[in-house]
Amino acid sequence: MDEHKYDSLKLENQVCFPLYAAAKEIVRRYRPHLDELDLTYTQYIAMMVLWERRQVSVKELGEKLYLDSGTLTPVLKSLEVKGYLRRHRSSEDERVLLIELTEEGLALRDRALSVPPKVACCVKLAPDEGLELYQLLYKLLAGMEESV
Amino acid sequence: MDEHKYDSLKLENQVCFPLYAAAKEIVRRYRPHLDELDLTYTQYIAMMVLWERRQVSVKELGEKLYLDSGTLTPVLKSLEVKGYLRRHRSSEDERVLLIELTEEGLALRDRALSVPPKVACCVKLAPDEGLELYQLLYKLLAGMEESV
DNA sequence: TATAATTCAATTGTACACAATTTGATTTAG
DNA sequence: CTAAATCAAATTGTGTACAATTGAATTATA
Repeated sequence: MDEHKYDSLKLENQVCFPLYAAAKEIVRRYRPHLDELDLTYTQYIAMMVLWERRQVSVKELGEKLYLDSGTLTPVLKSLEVKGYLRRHRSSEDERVLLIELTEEGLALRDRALSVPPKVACCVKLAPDEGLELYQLLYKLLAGMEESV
Repeated sequence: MDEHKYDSLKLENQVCFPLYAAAKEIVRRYRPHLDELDLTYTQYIAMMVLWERRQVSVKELGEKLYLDSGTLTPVLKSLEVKGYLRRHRSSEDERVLLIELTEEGLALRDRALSVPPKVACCVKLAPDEGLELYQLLYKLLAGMEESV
């Protein structure tokens, strides 16, 4: 009858699959470089937020990183053990846990500067392609936000 | 001195981060629909390969899905328990584990037909943007392949 | 042809990722 | 002013992901 009936279920016709695969592969490229800083990728992006904000609540951090407390709690505890941040309840609202960058955490920023160029060189896209990809990904994210 | 020194460490200047976030968010959009089929996303993409191939080795499956045996072994055992596939050693080479689609696994394909349209409608990209994203992602993947 | 090197899948250990639930604090309603 | 609702983080349980190791099978090589 119709040999195209199942085309929508072919791996090669999915947008989600290359997204899923590319995300995993690029995170894997980070790993050896982050290992030198004793950071995982999740810890690294959490530190990125702190390097820009100095202090954030778990809730704000979760919104920025698209992660919930179930993921963040152990990640942040681990970063606290390494000495890169402090966790303390807000005095204004005891429900809120504030995450604060330490001096060691700030110092780590300089060492982390070597990471982006090392990963960038295995991303074999032209500058305009990289920008286009960046914009499409944020458009995709924004489009999913609105549909709750 | 130079307030742009750390720009490369800003979350908003990463390509990897929206990739990582968008992949997680879109997989999350699959979840409620896949729940109805009692499949996880990883199980779903494994089934996709079987629906096209009927039989594959764990190695071939891993190459297609960018997953290793440490991930696939439990996923495939779970799909075997559900009755969607059979696992047996190749008689030609006992090291190779062949994965074979069952009748139940094939029947699942019809029920899975409802999934792609449900996810597609939360991807708010124009057709040409979706295609552009698709092509850029595969280009990114191909570029990472060659640098081992 | 005996053994060394390689290959494939499974296992182990660590670290997410997230839904669902719990705990404790705060806000809102009646 | 208290009971109910809401909120934030932690906890629990399940399922990936992946590096490293193991063990069995195959291939290459001296």
